[in-house]
Amino acid sequence: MGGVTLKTVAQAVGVSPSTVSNAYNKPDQLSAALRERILATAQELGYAGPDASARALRSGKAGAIGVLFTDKLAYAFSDPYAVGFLAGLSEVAEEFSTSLLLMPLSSGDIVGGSNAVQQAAIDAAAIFCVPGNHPAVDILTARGIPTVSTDRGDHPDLCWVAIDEVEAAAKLGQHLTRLGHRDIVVLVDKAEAKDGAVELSFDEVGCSDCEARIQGLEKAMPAAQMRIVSGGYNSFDSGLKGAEYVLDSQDRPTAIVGLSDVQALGAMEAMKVRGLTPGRDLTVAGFDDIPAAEPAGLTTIRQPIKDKGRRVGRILLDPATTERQVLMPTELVVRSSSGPAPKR
Amino acid sequence: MGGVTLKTVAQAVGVSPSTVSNAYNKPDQLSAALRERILATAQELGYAGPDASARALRSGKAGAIGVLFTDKLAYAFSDPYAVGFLAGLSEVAEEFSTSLLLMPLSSGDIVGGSNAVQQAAIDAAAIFCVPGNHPAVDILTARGIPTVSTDRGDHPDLCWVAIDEVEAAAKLGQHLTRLGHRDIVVLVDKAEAKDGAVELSFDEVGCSDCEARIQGLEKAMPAAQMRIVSGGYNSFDSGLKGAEYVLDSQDRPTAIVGLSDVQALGAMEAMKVRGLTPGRDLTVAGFDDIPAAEPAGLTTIRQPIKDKGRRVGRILLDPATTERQVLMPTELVVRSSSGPAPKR
DNA sequence: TCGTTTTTCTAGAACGATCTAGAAGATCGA
DNA sequence: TCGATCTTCTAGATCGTTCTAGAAAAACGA
Repeated sequence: MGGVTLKTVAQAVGVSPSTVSNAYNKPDQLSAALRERILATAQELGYAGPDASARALRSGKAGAIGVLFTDKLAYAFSDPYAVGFLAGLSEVAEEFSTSLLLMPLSSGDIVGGSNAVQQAAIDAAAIFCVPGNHPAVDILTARGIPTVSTDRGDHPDLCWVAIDEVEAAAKLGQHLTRLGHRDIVVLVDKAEAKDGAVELSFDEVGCSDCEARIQGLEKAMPAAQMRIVSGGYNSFDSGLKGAEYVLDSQDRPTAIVGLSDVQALGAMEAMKVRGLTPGRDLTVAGFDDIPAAEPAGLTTIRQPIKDKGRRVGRILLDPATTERQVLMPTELVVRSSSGPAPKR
Repeated sequence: MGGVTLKTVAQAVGVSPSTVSNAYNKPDQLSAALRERILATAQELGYAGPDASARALRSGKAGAIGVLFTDKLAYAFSDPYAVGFLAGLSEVAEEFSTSLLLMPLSSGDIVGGSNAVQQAAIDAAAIFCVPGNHPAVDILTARGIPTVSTDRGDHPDLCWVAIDEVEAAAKLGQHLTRLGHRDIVVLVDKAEAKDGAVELSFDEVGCSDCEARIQGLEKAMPAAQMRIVSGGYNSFDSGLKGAEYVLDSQDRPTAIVGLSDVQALGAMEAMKVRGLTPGRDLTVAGFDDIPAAEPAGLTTIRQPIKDKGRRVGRILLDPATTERQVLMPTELVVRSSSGPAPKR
């Protein structure tokens, strides 16, 4: 019962393997009666339908699209923003009954067989918050797999669904400038910071999105002094740790900007513990406008993340979609966590 | 440049295909110098490494585990509980640099080639909140794919990581009984309820988990009158809709139990809109203890969801793990949303 | 009735790798 | 120096399908 294949079934029924294959894939290529008989015999023999790998090999269609989902898969799930993207993407995938293959960016050997991106049987791939110069992306392009990224690439052939990061950050920067802030700290995510937090130079940031946002802030706050701090991978905890470091240091800024809402919420928590009120004692702002931002009163830049996922899915799966590069709108959402900078 | 295969590279270097294969998969089977030369030529020719499908077919290893993730993928991502499971699972998957294949349960034709579960190239599968009698599960077992479910199956051979649903629900039931509640409504998720809400009989519930929980409640509240209401697929909105239906009906219960926290939170929202205070005017309770439950003051049954995901991952991927059936602990967490039943 | 189209089915070659068994050459101990 | 062992590489079968072309039979039109 282990080795029941198309051939076995074909022999049992007394037809050719091609016909059995057609019974599954092209019902109109054979008489209904025969198809019925084949399916019945298959069931009897315990044949579970054409083998997935063999089919994928021969037909060239895997029936799945890959997702490169942030540095660390496990962390990605802790950010509702990332999950929102996946929700939108899965909506379209579901529509086309296509599976979603989440691939870990194993830092393991790139060339060896153990690499998940290498092993992945996929027809196309979505790249979420992974820089275009990441080795995993290289593998995908080398394999000739079509990709759609959430980062704008410079190359005109690249497909992406993104926001204007610089412009978005500038909106927030203008808001902060208007409130009189001239001394701010930007919370970024970074793999290295293990415990405690690290202060980074702009060149150490690494992630192009983050860089663009910082540039946008700088553009809109030319007179401000800006420090960059990281508490680790993007998460509530890293935001908390980064903010702790900042709040307990000698010179506190007047505003903390988390480059994601989860980090900003972590920063708010750090303030709460220290008896500080966001928007009065210190301004906090984030990016994304995740559901938890509203009840927390977090000022943030809203971006339509679920739609982003949907659009990426459409480009990847819907033949009717012809657009290759989509810019999504952003919006500054002002809530209670931002207020005027205290006079010195 | 389209058709560069192992063979092409082999010919270019002047070695056999087997050797090129070994260069990628078994580096110790050939001299370092030759391997270097092969890899270099491969790069030159634009060969991106062994084809995933072909490798999967021949070796019998797909390098991915499937995930059957709730009825509707897109809805699953809106429930932090489900996402928490995925986070735990992905943690282990990452460790073994194995991909996660999320398969939509297309209601489409089961036997045809368009079925995602049929097409899936996977070595094993996790089944999250999908009943054991679902056709998709049948396909997996027919294909001979090892599975681990989050539902306890009756059969002794089945693998699962679950909680004692009956006992868990009974804990909540006891709490409600002690508070004097004798008239409750249970909010369940159900595909059918499109708009508005539906009242169901026990037999119409369909999901074994839900059934077990209702039984647990009934066991601990023998004197209570219990109605079952659904507002659609599991979500905040369906909880909201279900609660609206209940609150606007003639005979309000004294307590509403959501079989998930998201539904319970939806119910709290419905109360808020109507100026009702949870725990005073009406008791609300949930299941899961998602992060949002605490700030909302929701009484609930906590279960270690991330750990559940990790355990499932271990059973699927870690050869060192021998356990097949794991029962996880649950805990009643009492918060402000539950209070004594008002005297009549 | 006879050629033409349509339906239904088949033979045999791919698809692109990995596996098994074994050959050729290098290394080694005595 | 010779058999034994190790290293390095290869030939050829095989994984389980689907594809391309085309044959045989049935249906059709005039």
